[in-house]
Amino acid sequence: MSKPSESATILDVARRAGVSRTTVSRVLNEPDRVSPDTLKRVQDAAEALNYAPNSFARGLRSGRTGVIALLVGDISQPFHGSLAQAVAAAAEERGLGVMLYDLGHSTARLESVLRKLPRQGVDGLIIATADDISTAAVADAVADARAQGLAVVTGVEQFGVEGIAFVRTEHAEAPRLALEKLAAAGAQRPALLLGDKHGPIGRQLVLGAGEATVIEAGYSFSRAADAVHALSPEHDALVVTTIPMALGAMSALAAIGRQLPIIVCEEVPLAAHVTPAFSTAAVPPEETGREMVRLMAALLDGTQVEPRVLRPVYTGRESFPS
Amino acid sequence: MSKPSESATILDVARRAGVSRTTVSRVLNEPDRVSPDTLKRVQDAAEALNYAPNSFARGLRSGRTGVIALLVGDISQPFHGSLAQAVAAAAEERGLGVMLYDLGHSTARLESVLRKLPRQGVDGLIIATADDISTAAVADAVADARAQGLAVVTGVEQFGVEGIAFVRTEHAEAPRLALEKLAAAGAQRPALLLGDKHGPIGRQLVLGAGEATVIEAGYSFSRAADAVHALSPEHDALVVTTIPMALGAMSALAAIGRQLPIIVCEEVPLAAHVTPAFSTAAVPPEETGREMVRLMAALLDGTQVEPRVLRPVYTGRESFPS
DNA sequence: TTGTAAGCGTTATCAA
DNA sequence: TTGATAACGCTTACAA
Repeated sequence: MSKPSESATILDVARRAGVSRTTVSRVLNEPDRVSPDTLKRVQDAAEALNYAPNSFARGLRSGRTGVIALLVGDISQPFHGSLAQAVAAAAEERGLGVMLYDLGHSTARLESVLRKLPRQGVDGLIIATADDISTAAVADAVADARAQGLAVVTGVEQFGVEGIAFVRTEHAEAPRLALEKLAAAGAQRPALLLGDKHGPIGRQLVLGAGEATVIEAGYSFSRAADAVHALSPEHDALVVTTIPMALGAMSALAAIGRQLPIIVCEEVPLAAHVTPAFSTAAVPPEETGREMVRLMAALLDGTQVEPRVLRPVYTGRESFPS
Repeated sequence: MSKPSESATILDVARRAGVSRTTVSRVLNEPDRVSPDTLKRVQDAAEALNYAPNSFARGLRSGRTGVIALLVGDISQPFHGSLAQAVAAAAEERGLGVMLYDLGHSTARLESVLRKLPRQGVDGLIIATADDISTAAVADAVADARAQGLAVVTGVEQFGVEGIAFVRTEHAEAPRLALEKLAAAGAQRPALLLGDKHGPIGRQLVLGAGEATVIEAGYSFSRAADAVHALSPEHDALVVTTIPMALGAMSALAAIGRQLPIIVCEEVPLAAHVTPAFSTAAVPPEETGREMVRLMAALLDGTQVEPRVLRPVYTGRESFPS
């Protein structure tokens, strides 16, 4: 409709409403401190001019940008996509923008991103990769980012660094839940197929393994497929960490004409879409994403948040119809 | 290592190098116009102070941010994830940051994002959804964004709006290629399962349908599954637009104990990971993403680019072993 | 080749 | 409850 080719500034609004810039600024930032009368006049003027504050000027003055960085292991993978979606949605609810950084699972790249982030104009960063990233170089880069005033949130407890928030998830509960279901259905020798045993998540998953055989397979489709080829024949059920790994396992099993009950520790739309659909024992990415943003928001405005613990839930589907 | 808790400003550098701010600024922006001697002195000072220009101040002054917005239909879907990955990588190569906006396939949301984007501090935006978005309201919002100086790139020709760049893809070639392969292998009655017939891409796909029966199914897993249930029994092969749709089709077929050769018009890692792996006839998302950024970069620095046309390629896998 | 000085649009401090 | 005014850190005429 109306289209001012050049965008209106706070001064334009002030003039139109017959007040000072200060008042306009107040209407935007602390509406309570302004009389209802002027409030309305200013709001009308702003609306009429289609005014929106210039984010640079605001950032320059306040040191805050309303933008956070999301560092993700590999956005082409279903889980990370769902997570990014959740983060973006939750961030938007709080008026935060999200800058996307894909790490391609590389620690070196993570470090270089961390190094330049403080100058990119973001208020904070979310490190959403599950990879084991606790190298000295990365820890140092994170500490630096913190020192430069950036808020840091991770998806899992990662560094010894003070002052970074992380999502608390009962990861061990996922395999435990899955194995329980399998046992109840009569499985005798379940195997737990892990990406890694020693990463921040892997360590926790091992705790939920119980009697099950633990196999470390790497996080990729093909590594998981290889691991399944080497699986001894007496195993009669599988719990697998990620969807790509589970697909690799399925594919390897199909190749040798075998079929096993499978439960996956990752809940994404895709899980329900493959054939057979995967049963899952997992925390939905929406929850994790939402929690990350909640922690970030708290860090940003110095609020206290009570710790919240995320628990995996079981969803039964065809791959293991319990 | 070194960590100045507060970051150094241009003035700090100037003082340390014994020059004026102007000179420091010049060293950064037009190094040629400064004597080799001062150049070095300033650079040393900048290095010593670990100086990096404040992006707000710079943006406020110059109006440019080095950040582009990526608007994507649904980042939780494999194709969009791969595309985002490609865009992020290509953007980074050119020193551009990427802000992520997930549209959830909603036109209303697209419009609201477009409306506020001009004030979010981005230089341009890439609209990467394949949905039909040519409503009057959206077109108006896009025109507005253009008028406010934003560069606009779309994944497919979308609006009548002047001055927006778009990726040229021979979409019709994908079904054509697929149907050709199927015919060569003896398929008599192939069906082409489309998300929509009248959207910007759907229209093109129809052109490549040839003799095949065209079925409009909607873009989701379940809609595609429904469509397949209604498929008449004489059809003996399927060409499907997207992976989620193909999974829906597979699932519906499996449910009635049928199996058909399938070729999908979307090439993502997942295609190779499902069982049976999908043969595809498609332009890899990396190419599309790269091209989008190429167009964006050209728009941003006013360069001319020769139009480049993307062509689908065929990749044979288990779902149709040709 | 270098420096002076005037903004860019906003918010924060003070005073009215 | 409001307003004048001074920053924030940088770029860019215009001068020297």
